[in-house]
Amino acid sequence: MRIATWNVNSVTARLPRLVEWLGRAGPDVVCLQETKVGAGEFPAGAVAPLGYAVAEHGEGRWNGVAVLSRVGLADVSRGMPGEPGFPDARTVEARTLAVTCGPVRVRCVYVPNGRSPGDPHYQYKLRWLAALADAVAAEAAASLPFAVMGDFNVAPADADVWDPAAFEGATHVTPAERAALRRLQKAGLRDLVPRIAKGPRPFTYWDYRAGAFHKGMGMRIDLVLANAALAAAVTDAFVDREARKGTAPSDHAPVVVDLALPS
DNA sequence: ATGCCTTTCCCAGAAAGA
Repeated sequence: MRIATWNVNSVTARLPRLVEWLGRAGPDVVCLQETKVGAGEFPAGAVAPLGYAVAEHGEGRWNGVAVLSRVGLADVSRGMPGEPGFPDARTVEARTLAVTCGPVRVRCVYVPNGRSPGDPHYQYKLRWLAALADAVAAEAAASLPFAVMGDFNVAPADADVWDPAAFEGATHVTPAERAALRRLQKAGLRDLVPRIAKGPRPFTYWDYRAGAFHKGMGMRIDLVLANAALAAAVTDAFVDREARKGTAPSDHAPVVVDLALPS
């Protein structure tokens, strides 16, 4: 079976590209981030003809996550235990949901951006990642194949950005963010690094401006973190760069993982 | 890249993204 994650930067704006990509790539399970539609507003009717059921967690203008599956949807869990909000606990955002799809369980995540290391949003990001580590510990230890996948807004290593010098003083590369990511992985989750397609690293995000995509100025911030049962079944992992080309693309490309599991 | 694009709110420009 084939699973994937893609930050679409508005499912409304990206719907033609999403439908085209579903038809071309044929994933069985897709985690989407930044859907930017409210609860119940996901265009499920546009993906139903392709065989996909939708579990969505949305709030409106910002954020929003969804899981599309054509191999079943069960045990939908929106949000996570102990999830912090921004600016405070009264305003928890739509950033994660977990779903069981046939033989696998996936947790779709859209980690807070952090804005800048001195910003309250950065502390929120670290708190959110800490809560995520606690929330997935039990699922990661299970015998059921499980993955936390989505837009982590953290580049795991310096090699995961096009120019480390350009990120001095910026978020996504700080030691605290990377430590939070490592703590999450300590639950037994392995970073399924996609194979190289072009350039030195399998980047997943490129800024819209200044031709960043064509200049190779990217980052690897969209990750699939898999438990042992899922990692053992991986036959391929790659970035679908075609989805970043052409008319009106998202600024992220999908990460696709193939598994030797019955779908 | 100190947001040079894009999307949302909704019709003007601010907020947010990474």
